[in-house]
Parts: sequence; C-alpha cells; structure tokens
Amino acid sequence: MRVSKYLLSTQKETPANAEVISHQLMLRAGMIRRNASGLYSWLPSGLRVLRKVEAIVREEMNNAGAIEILMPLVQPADLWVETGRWEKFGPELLRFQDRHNRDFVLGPTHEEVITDLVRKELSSYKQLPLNLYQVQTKFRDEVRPRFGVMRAREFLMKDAYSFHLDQQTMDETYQSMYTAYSNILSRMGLEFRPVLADTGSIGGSVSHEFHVLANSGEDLIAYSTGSDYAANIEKAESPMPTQTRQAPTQELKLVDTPNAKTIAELVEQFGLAITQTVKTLIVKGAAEDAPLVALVVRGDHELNEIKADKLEAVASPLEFATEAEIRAAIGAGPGSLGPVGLSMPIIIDHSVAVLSDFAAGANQDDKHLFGINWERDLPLATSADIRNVVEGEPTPDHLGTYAMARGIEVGHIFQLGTNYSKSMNATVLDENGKAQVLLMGCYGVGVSRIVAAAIEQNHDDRGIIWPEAIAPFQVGILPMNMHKSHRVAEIAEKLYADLQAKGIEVLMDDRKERPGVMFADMELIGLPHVVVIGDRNIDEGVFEYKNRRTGEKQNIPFDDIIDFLTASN
RNA sequence: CGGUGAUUAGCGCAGCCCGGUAGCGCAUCUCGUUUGGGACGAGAGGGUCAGAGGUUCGAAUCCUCUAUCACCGACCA
Repeated sequence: MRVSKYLLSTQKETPANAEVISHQLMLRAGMIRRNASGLYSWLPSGLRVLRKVEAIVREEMNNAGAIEILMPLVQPADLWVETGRWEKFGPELLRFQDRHNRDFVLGPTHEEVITDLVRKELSSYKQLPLNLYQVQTKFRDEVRPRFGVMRAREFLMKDAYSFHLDQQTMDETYQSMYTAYSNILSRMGLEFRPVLADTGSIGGSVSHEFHVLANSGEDLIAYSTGSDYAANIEKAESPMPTQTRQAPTQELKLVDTPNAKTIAELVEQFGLAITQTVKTLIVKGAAEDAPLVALVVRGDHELNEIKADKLEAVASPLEFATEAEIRAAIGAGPGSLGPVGLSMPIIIDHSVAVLSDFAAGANQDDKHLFGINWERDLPLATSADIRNVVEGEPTPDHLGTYAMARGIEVGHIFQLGTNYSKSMNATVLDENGKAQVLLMGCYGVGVSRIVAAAIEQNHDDRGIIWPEAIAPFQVGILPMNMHKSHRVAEIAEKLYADLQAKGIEVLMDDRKERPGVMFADMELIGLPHVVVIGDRNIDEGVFEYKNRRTGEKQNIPFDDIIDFLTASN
C-alpha cells in the first residue's frame, strides 16, 4: 500500500476525550473514529489489525475442532422470555419492536439463539460433542462506555458454544478452549494470565478469565507467588486463619468516639491496631423475616460483594441498606455499627471469628465498644469467606502468597451445565433412546478489546509498537526525498514491488513530506520494521533498517534485505 | 442512575465575568523556497458559537429548558 492512496488519518494532538493510552493512540494513529457514545467506526489501519486478530482467533478455534457458523445480531424476544433473561437481563439488553410490534433484542450474547438452533438440529448423542462458534458484533447498552473500544457498546466478539451429554467430553472441550485461548494470546505476543473467575449473570460452575496484564486494566487479579493459582479478586479465596481465638484479656468498655466515623479515624484517635477493629455493613436480606443482614469484616479488609451476594441470607442482587433503613432498624448511623446486641442475622468473615479483644461500633451514635470477645459479649456468629484477599497472605493451596496485578479481560470460558438447555428443553436421545438434556460450555473472546489491550501493553511515547502477528503492515518503506531523487524513487519502487511479490504487507510513504513527518507517522502507527532509503545510503549499496521495538538500526546490503525481512517476520 | 465539569472551524483551545455580530495554534488548499526527525514565507477556504425558548435596539456572552460528551461513584458475561 502506498500512503498516497491510503487513508492514514494520523493526528498530532491527543483528543481531549480519550483517557487511556490505547484509546488516545488508536485515535491519533487513525484506527478508529467515534460516532456516538460507545460506537466506533474502524478506519483502514484499525480494521487491518482487527481482521488479523480475528484471523488468529479463527485459526486457533478451527485447530481446536470448533466449527464456524453465523447467527443474527437481532434476536426475537420469545427466546429470551424462555430462559427468563428477558426479565433478568436489565437495561443492558437493548430492546425494540419491529413494524408488527413484535419484541426483539440486539444480541448482547447468543446462548438463547444457539440453544434454539441446536435443539432443532441435534437429535442424537452420536452428533456430540459439538463446538460451534461465530465472530459477530455484540451490542450491550453499557451504563458507562469508556476507554474507546475497550468498553464499547457495540463490539466484535468470538463466541463459541459446546454441547455434550457427559462431563468427560465437557471437560475435554473446556480444556481445548483453555489451550486455544492461551495459543491465541501467545501468538499475538501478549503477556496474559488465565484466572479462576466468577460466572456472573451467564451462570454455570467452572469458569476462567483470560487477562492481558496492563496497569490500566479494570480488573484486579490475585495470583500466587508459588504456584499457578490465579483468580479474579471477585473469586480469589481467602485463606482460613491458622491462629485460634485467644482468651479475653480486656473488659468490654463503652467509649465515646464523637469524631470517629470511619475505621481510619478510630484507629488514629485511639491508637488501636486496625486488625483489632471490625466494620459492620448492613445489606438487604433474602428472607421476609430478616429484611436486613449484617456483614462483618476486619477493619483492614474489604467486603467482596460477589461473595456476599452468594450468601443464602443475603438478597441477590446485593443491595446495601440506606442510612434511613439502618437508623430505623438500629437507631444509629452507619459510622457507629457493630455486632454486639444487633437483632438481625450476622455473618462474619472467617478472619473476624478468630479475633479477641476487638473494637466495633456500639449501635449508638458516637460510641464504640472496645474489648469485645465472642461467646462472652455475644454469641459467635456464622462465619464465611466474604472479603477480598489482600497481598501477602497465603493462597488456598498454601504454595505461595497472594500478589496483585491489573488485567484487561479479553477472554472468558464457562461450563454452563444445563442452565440454558434445561429451560429451553434442548435434548438429544442417548444410547438407550431416552431424551437427555444437553450440557453446555460457552467461550468468548473480545476481538476488538484485544486490539486495545495489545496497545496498552505495547507502546512508547512515540506511539504504538505492534506485535508482529497483528501489525497492520509488516514493513514500512520511508524513501527520503523520492520526489527529488530519481535513484531513491527507483530503488524504493523496486523494493516495494519485491516485498509485495514475497507476500509481505508493506506500507510505502510516497508522500511529498519532509522526513520528520514521515518518521513521526511511521512510529505512531507502529509498524514493526522500517526501511529507510536515502541518497546517503545508496552510495554504499545498503538500506537502513530500523526495528520499531528495539529502536536498533542496522545497514543491510540491497541484496540481503528480502531475506533479512523474511527472516525477521 | 447520582455527583462534577464541558459543548465555539477537522483537532487542541481563547473569547463569556463586563452584550455591539468570532479569534489563535495545528490540520486543509494555492504558489515559492526547503528536504535524514513533526520546515519557512506569501496567500486562501472553512463556524446556525450543541439545540430550543426568553431578556434586549442588539446575545457565543445574561436567563430557562433540552440534547450530547467526559470524569468520579453506583453498575457491569
């Protein structure tokens, strides 16, 4: 491709609306343009990268034995009513009516459509296992789209769905997808980590997320320093305390604490150890006779809302009580709550169960209790894992301690069990001629999100540094003053033709621009290999080669350049 | 959905307080000089000042409403 015939659309200035580096660079490098909140057009360079990611995903899916299909973006509402998600999905699901006033949705995911397809197409166990996938546009009406294509409303996704009658082939397919996802990200040269994950609203049991590591990532992942254990913070199990509860040494004491509304203030003003304090959070209960439930975690810990949501006594989705509700039930505000004398179900974190002589709110405004002890001052409450793990504590396998990293979720695999097949009655006949409900797995890759994630991980202050496998072009040719120098023009044209004949994707900057402009643009768009052609090198019979990633320059004789570039690809 | 802020040329911004009919830098077009790291000179084009209503002789500027965008929070396969 010649720049003169291309739409390069680079910008010198950083658009004011772009927050993260990938979004800024995608705009500046002329990859995407915004049409509305969370909606983007892909310009030529962006599309080339998107298509490369897509091709790698497709190849690895095919290698793993999955079969490509294509389902509609627009889906009839009846299917969503069948699985109950028409009610459950919420406003993220964009709903609309056609000219006959029939309800439709813009597909945020395709479990319903695939299950409907499969229940009609499959009739025998002999057709299983089966893994079908598509690369398709999804639409989710995100509350707050942000970070460009990282969290867009319309985005490109590869989604696969597998069908089984036995857990063994389910496990095998799951494992093959796990491997395929690892291959996909490895081939693109991205640093990533598979982590145990919560299944969220998709449902199911076993689940892993694939995270590209980046400081701008929206997810926190907790991994072991001594083993492969890694989990999303939402899912990471906190260790059972190894110490046992000590006998009380302090008397229970009611203390005036007028200026201590937070744990931090309490600890500061009274010289307490933060690990000897607890905070009490009031949430809505699931049972009618227990409309509020108290959750207690240590002062230095954070409530894990996903874990709390799963507690039987707690209403799902998790909802915090309002200050008014708290006052009505307890008679004190949120800054002065504690477990002693509380007349509602109390669930404490495991780490709280082993505390002695601890401090908590007294359920009276501006007062705290110090020296609280279980079984002396109040009955020991039910304990559960309801907090986020913290750096440095042991992992559940006891092979290491937790460390934290930020990640961008680019893939997610699930074992769904019969969540969808049961409600939609997707069955096939087994060996005995009996109808059996299908087991399902589902596997997603955020194709457009990977493009942004790759930039987050591969850039410098001059622009993008594409990994080989997904660069929009492999090689850039920068002829210096080709509009003046016939020799430069001639040699550049020849190299351009030769590289193209070899099947190498090459972008030649044949604009009548000054060298500085050409260098800057080439670095911004981030092609891995650049060949500079100028009069000063021609006399020596060499090209100047520059590697975008290493910045390293070397002179390559005319006759060797093709081999050199082929070898480095 | 709450809080905060913004909306003026393709992009980045000034002008608004104190009302008099719009400006700067970059980009674009023409001509010339330049050409190994975002050149220089001369000229040119481009704006319903987000929209609607109001106040006023007169509104980018003051008032009201609406829309859109961003950030923080809540939310989120």
